[in-house]
Amino acid sequence: MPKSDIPKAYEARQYEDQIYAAWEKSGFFNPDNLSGDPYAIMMPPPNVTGILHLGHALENTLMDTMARFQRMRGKKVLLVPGTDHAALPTQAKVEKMLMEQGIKNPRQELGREALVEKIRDFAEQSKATILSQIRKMGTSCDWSRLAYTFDEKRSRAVNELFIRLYNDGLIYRGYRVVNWSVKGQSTCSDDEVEYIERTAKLYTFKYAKDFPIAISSTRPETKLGDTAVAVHPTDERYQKFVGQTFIVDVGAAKPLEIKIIADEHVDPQFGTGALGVTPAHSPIDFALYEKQKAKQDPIGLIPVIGTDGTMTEQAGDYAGLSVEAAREKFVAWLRREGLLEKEEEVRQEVGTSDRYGDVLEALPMTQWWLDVNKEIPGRNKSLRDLMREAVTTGLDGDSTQRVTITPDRFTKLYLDRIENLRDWCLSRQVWWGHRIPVWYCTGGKDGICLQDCRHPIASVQKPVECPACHSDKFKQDPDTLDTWFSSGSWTFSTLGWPEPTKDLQTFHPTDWMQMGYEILYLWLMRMILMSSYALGEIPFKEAYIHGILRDKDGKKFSKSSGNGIDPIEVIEQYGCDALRISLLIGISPGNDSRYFVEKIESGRNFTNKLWNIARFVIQSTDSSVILSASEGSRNTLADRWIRSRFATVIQEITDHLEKYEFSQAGEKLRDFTWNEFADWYLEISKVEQKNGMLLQILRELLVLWHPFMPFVTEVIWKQVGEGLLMVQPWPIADASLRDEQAEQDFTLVQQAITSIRNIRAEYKVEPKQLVNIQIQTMDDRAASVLMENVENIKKLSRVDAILPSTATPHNPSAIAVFGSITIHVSLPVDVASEKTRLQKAREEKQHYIEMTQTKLENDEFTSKAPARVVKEMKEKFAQAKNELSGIEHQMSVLDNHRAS
RNA sequence: GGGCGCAUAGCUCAGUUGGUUAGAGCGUCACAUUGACAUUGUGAAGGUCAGAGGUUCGACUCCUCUUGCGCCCACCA
Repeated sequence: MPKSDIPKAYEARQYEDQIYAAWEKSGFFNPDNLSGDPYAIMMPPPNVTGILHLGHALENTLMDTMARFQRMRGKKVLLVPGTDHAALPTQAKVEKMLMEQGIKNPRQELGREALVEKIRDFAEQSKATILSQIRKMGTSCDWSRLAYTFDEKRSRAVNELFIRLYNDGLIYRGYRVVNWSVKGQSTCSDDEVEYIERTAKLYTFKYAKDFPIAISSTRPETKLGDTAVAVHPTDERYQKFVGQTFIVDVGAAKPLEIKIIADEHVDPQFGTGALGVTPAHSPIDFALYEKQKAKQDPIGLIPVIGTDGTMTEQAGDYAGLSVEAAREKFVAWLRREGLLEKEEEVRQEVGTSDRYGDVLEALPMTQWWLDVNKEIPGRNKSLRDLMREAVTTGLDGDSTQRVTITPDRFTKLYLDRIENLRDWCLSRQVWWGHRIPVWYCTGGKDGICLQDCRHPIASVQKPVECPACHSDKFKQDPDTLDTWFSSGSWTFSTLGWPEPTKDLQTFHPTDWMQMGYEILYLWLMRMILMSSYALGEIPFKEAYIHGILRDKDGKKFSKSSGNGIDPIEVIEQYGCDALRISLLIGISPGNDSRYFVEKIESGRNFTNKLWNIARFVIQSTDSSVILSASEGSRNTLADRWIRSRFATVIQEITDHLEKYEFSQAGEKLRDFTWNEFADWYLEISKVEQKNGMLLQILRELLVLWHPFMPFVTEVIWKQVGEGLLMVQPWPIADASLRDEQAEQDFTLVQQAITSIRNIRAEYKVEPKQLVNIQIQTMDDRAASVLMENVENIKKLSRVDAILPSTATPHNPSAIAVFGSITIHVSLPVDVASEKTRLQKAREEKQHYIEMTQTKLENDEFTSKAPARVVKEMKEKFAQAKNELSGIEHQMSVLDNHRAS
């Protein structure tokens, strides 16, 4: 593009797709084409339940920024893209859609195969959308390694992992109370329960007139399945009943046998101090049931609610009723019988299904579980132990196998959770997902093994024969796996595990993982668990936890609030770079951030600023000079200053990025680019006629900006560099360019210019009108610095002439005082208002001087504070005194003038 | 019931081991529009750092308490 043809405004839309295509074509997204130390980031696979939202845009930006930074630093960077089949969530989503289309019960009406087919179609469609969105976001990921949690390779890993865990005895089938979604007809794990607060009625009643103890419940209908009443062992009111069994008839199929038991966990202060125990429909009560069993003092277990949410046959008079109807009927009966003692409103937390939304029922069922407490054969520790070690000592005490979590407070949350970790319910009754690789022998009558072996065989393929009865008839477990089971293996399944691949050897443990805190328990813990178990390695060295992106009012983005924003639309309108920079600036690790258009506009404006900086540099630079740029023809103060500042900035940006301080890195870089390079150095270059230096800084600036704003920088690079910017080396801060003196001197020049502009503005001097100034100072160095920069000062503050400092101004002038310097601006000043202005300035100075003086006179301060601090304070004190005397001197001049 | 986070300019947020006359972006006000950029430039106004104590020579920063908002966890049925 000829220089003169560079458009005035950067139109992102015109370049982004072609730039992305060029990157892809270059092959540099694939680490096989790079050299250096390996650096791997596995992109959290988005669920194929829909399209990406702004939160994903934030994640992509974080990862891509880090990937590009590391690639430019010479790392062999692997960024793996992928998607998650999201078993239950996706099925829930598709079922909902089908129901909206009029298919009342998709599972019944379509059957397993056809429904799975529908879900697959939907999943493929959203997968395609998601992948194109990831491209639009500029993500420099390796498409040749694209993965899907439900593809062949990942299925292989899932099965292998399951079978290993099963054969190690860590996965087992167990009967216990689970969370059951009636709507979803499936279990879910404790981590997928969402608690909501609501009001409920708490009923206090007795089972029968002659029953000695009253109990309370918000779910009286479940009491049809009660088998015990628990009281505190020391509760004098009830001690005498402990051990007795009462027979009561509450309308259940059979009269209930209620045993009075003692348990420490019962709170004597709450309600009546007695707890009606319903082992089948409360996890707590089920625990009591197990405990009693262990104590050889068993109590019964009567399921009165079925999987369809209605009362079972065991509920007798209530069989077939919904729980709500049963409750009503039961309460009416209590009332009629005069058994109801109290009825009160209470606030309570109920668990709901995070995907189906219905209130979960507690039902006793046989499900597959992962045992986190059992010792792993041959390893002398449990999965829980591994999970703990991974974030504390490192696995087996190996500190190189330790996960660092940023910010650190999440480490504590993680550890607290580990201490309370319970077995993980793995099986789901939905059809979309990895089928549990377990087979049951059906050789005998009624599909039961002839020998009644009850030992299912874990295998991907149908087993050849049953070891017990030698039958070859099997059926596979109908259930599927919790979707997090496959996501848990993501960091190594993506690298080819269980094959001993080169990728696995090269890139695992991966280097960096980012995720929102909302999936800390669901995902981070499972990845650590799986990886530690399967590979004996942590999944990643560093985990960066980010907050949730909210809307401008701080509300979560959600479909129900209707506040969703399509990142692709934002990109179309403002450009990907604008979106990226606005998402990064203003965030801090672990904390939520807000999104609003003004931020995007500000990002877009900056993109355009960078574009115009480049436009100016390109237009004002002879391209032939580019290559010999480094030899400075002249080395003015401005040159030394900008190089010194730039050396500092390069170091700061690098440090910030290494510490994942994206926001601070971006802000500092923007400040330098805009407020120092553009506002000062570029302006001075118009006076001093720069060329090489401008280009040199611009080129390095583009490198620094590239991880944040990959597109615009790459477009500009075409004009000023060779090859692709994305693989240019990251600049190394040259400490020898640091020049404290130049920075101090340049500050004087800036102050001179700024204070003249300030006076011009206050006195409303027309911008076109030039003024004369006079500079007075006793400091020879300052004087010579300013004189060296006379032309810059004249041009940037629109000064016509600088008068000799010895001359006495004939007329009162407006003055600016800084350090040892007083600048007089010749203006027809109004003596009174100038005096007011000076008085205000004087007061401020006096106040500061007083404050400083107090400190300096305090022996404790001078003796205890570090010498550096004291020295700085003294310098500032001296300077303030200087400035004050300048102001006072001028005030007296004004007084004299008025007098004369 | 336990735990965590947040509270700094009108708005959104920085502030890195305690030492600045507390910063930025947006917004506001004034002025500027033929040469990089109005998606701009120049200048200005705007904060007793939620409140109260404490530690310290020195606190936005550390400790305690209080208030308000948000989040997570928990077997008060």
